[in-house]
Amino acid sequence: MGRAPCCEKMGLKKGPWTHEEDQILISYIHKNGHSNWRVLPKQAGLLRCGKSCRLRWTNYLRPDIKRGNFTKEEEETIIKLHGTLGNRWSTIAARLPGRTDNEIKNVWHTHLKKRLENYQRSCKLDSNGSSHESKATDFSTCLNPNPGIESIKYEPASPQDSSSEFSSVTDQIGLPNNTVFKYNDQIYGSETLPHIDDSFWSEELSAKNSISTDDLGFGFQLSPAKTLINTTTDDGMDFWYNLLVKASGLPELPEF
DNA sequence: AATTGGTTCAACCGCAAACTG
DNA sequence: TCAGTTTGCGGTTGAACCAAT
Repeated sequence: MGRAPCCEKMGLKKGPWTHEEDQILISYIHKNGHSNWRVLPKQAGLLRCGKSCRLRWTNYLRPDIKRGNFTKEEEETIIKLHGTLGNRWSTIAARLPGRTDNEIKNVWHTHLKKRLENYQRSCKLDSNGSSHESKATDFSTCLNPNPGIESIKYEPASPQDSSSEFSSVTDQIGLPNNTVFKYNDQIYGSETLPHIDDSFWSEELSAKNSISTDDLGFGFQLSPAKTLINTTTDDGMDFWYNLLVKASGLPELPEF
């Protein structure tokens, strides 16, 4: 079976939504919900395809959408998450209540990306006056107050890779097989990790209050340090990032 | 006032994953 | 298990807007 004909070929409308169309869609969804986007426009009396209705609702009309400019905190969160997750906009959006993936994608491409590029450029000039390539080859290196750790990269685990789903936090921290970071000029992956022993958990965590379950944000139990971390989930990756920031001095984000 | 070039962001497109019978 | 259908996602586009000339 081939691709369904596009909206125009079916005589459906495209382009910007009118206020009347918005009202029809809102009132229909309030009464009936949106269990099936394909039949929704027909039942609601809209000359739009289901896909267009879904997009309009999720990106603009949903009652829980936050309007207005992004706060500094939101921008920092985006930068931080983008550093670990890459272009996984919907995942990033899930951490920013009221913001949509589309909105975050736009703000990244129109504001944040350029700021980072400018910052990186200025770092290169600062760190090496020569015209040759400097040591600061990526943003995280540029920012890093601790030159030990240069970067952390996360690539989603393959669906088949179920063996790495959980890692034990006992005397060593596990990472997904395809996560790497550089520490003191050495590349670490899931096999070779900086050793973080129990003293970190008991002293660093509780005494210095440098990290807490609140910081981690999703209710992992850290004491005793026997909790399992699901490193294939986004929450798990959040855990990793927060943990490594606290434990090893990953880069803080710059002031803009 | 008209033109031009850059920016923003809502909306679309196409692909892939998830779902269903 | 599989084919068809629906949904979700990320990349891209283009109209609207704005500032500079």
